[in-house]
Amino acid sequence: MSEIHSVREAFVQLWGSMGTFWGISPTTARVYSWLLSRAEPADSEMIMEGLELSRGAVSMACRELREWHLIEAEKVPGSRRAQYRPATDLEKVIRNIVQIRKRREWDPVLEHLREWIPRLEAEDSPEAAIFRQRLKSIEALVALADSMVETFLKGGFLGRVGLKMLVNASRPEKNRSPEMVLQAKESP
Amino acid sequence: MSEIHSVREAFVQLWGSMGTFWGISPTTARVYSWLLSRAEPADSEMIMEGLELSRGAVSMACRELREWHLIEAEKVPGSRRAQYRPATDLEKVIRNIVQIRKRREWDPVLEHLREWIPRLEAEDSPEAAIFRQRLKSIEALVALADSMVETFLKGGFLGRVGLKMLVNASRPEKNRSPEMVLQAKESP
DNA sequence: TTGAAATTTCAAAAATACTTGAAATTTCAA
DNA sequence: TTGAAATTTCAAGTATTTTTGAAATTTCAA
Repeated sequence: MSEIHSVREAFVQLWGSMGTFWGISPTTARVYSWLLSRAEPADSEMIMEGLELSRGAVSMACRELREWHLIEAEKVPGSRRAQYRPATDLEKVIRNIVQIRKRREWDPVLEHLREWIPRLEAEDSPEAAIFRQRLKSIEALVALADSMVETFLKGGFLGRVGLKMLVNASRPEKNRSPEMVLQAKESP
Repeated sequence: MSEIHSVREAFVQLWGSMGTFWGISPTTARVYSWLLSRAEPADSEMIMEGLELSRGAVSMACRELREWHLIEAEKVPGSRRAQYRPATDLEKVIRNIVQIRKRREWDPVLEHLREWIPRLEAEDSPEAAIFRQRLKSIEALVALADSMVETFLKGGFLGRVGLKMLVNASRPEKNRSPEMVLQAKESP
């Protein structure tokens, strides 16, 4: 088997198993990585064959990927098949995922914490006092993380802080220059 | 039901449902949050009763929590029951989780990427070139994230960068001072 | 318009992850 | 040492999540 096929296979498999980390189902993650591994966009028929998935599974995966803005569906004139093109600006990809997960998972946590703390103020047992103090610690930390994520989402944290940090703090290979890092970023 | 009990119940339930986010099973997360909600450490009997779990489930959960350094088992002289005390320094807790997950989940990704890229260099099709370039983008981004996480793990990123950021960039409540945020951090 | 192609839906099946509980092992007070 | 208490283990059971596939719906070239 040619290198490209075996690397693709390994890449798809790895990405699939990391789906949990991103809060994305394995199949959905595999579809995205498979698209990323190809030069041209693909239609659902090709995805089905390439990954041995059912028609419905591909439809579900593509819908989820569109919701996350990780792919876009393109209409080709003269045909009625949609072509799916993966987003390749990875910083944007990460920003999309972080934004959606923050809204879905973290914003409610902060709301809960802010509701619970005053309720524990009513009770004056030592038990309640300690619990309340711990909830306050959590609230402070979550609020802090929240504002950091917000900053990241608004202003391109990776772009502004990250490169400098990378250059100054860690050089995985001796002769790697900042240019080499930039060069690796695919233009959209 | 008194406020402390209903808040505890809600807190335990919320934490349990967020276990996935941290890569921790629901029951394990519930045990930790239950311990956090109490002033005193508890033994496994008490955890069983408090959360209606089986003996085995509590044992598994406590083992996992100890591996993550989220609780420590204390031996009480004159008894042979272990008392489990939750770690309350939340920044340390987060650092533990991040460190373990990085090592388990992300370090292998970086290794794979660095193995795959040269293999695609052998092939000179346009397809392979594009795929290789995308893998390089990913590698650059993962390496960057990696070094940022490393910085966070080494030097107390939250402490050094976070507070400034919080104060300057976001004030959830008008009359909240930096002191109030600091005050909320429980001393160990 | 028409109708075949394409896509979506969703109940049921499969796969995965979690929890249990009884038995095996370990611990330590007596 | 002894043995009852405490803990751990792990195969089996339960619950949850993910995937399928056939039917319903939508789309659009002709």
